Amino acid sequence: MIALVDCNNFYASCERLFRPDLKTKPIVVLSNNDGCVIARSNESKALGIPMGAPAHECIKLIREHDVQVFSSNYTLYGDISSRVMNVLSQFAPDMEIYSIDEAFLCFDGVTSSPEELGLQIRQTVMKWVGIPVSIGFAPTKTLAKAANRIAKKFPQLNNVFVIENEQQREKVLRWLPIEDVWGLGRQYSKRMAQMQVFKAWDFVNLSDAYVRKHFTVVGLRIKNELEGQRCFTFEGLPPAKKSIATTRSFGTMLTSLDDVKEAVVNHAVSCAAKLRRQRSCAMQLMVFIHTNGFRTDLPQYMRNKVVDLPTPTNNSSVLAKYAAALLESIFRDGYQYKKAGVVVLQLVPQNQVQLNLFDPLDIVKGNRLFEVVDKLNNSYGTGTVKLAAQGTGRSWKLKQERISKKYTTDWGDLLDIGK
DNA sequence: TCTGGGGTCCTAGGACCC
DNA sequence: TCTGGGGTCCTAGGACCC
Repeated sequence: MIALVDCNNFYASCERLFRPDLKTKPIVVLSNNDGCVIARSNESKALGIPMGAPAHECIKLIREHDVQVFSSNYTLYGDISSRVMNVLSQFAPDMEIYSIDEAFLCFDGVTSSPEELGLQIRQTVMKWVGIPVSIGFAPTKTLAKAANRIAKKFPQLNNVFVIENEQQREKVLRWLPIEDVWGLGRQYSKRMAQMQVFKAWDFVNLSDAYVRKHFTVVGLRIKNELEGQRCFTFEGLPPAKKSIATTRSFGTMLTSLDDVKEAVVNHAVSCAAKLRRQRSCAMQLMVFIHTNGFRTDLPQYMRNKVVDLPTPTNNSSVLAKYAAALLESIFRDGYQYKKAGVVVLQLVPQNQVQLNLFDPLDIVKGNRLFEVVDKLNNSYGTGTVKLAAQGTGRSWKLKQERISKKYTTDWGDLLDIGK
């Protein structure tokens, strides 16, 4: 058996954790720059606020129903997530953290009743962390996803649902809309509809060859998983990332090279820190910039460029230097830029880097320097120690007008229960 | 006025080689 | 009227996920 544990309305639940006064109030959490709705409490869903909707389109509903609005606070969500995962890890011999709010647990060979196990997990996470979760049990990941959806959907199930036998599997597939199958998105669902495939059950009744032809091996694997045959393996340890990116929209549109460069240098420094955290070095670096695609009234420009690095590196100054140079080569005056990003590619483990004899930088010295930088920034907050070129962020910083406190990761923001 | 960010995998097609 | 064939590697683009 595989279980998929998924936190209910995770970001909204995190915001509620330290604001018990909001327990039954509608909550929404916005994306970076306070742009789109990316999480909703059940009350907000009931009001009809759509997922992904631009915030400015929801202003009326928000005002009318006194919806509580939060900027996203990833420091808080990341910390709550690791607490949830920590509790989950105590229940199963093997766990795969799938996303910030989801984990697969492997119960192969475990004989306890899944229903009881599920309820116990749910109660423990609620008691120890305070986050509500839903749990679906099934023989494959894709079916566990489906079971999880049912656990969430029908309140009488207490957020736990198990697919154990053929009859249950058939019943679930006959109910499950095709667009809700894990791995089948909008485009595929549209094509399915043209083929008169509306439920997961219709899909599994197509022939393997037909599915392979129209939906590639990706579709075929999903079909086999729905039939109870495992195609997606269980990843106990997360595989090292193959690329790492830091990309942001600016709070306001930027026109000067200096302002954009400051942002790009900061993104490069952030990529370098992420590389060091995973103990990798990058062999390539890419920078991209673009104007605001929604503003069709303004001239548009988008460009990206990749550079091969002479020696694989995770050194902040080196990556910042290359990023700045790439930016200069693609930047054009006369446009209003909305977004910039840095991506590091072709990652290799740090301890396998072949030193290039002709590289002038003293690599060992650089490594020690940034070990210290990471330690300081981890203890005292990102940005405590910076390169001069990182600047002040005055021009390009995110808009975050409704950010909550770092309740669990900053001494200054600890909840005061003394009064 | 306002529209997120960070990833993975697969395929088709072109370049290149023998 | 004719213009090989097969293999590998790389990249861009499209699909998906949360």
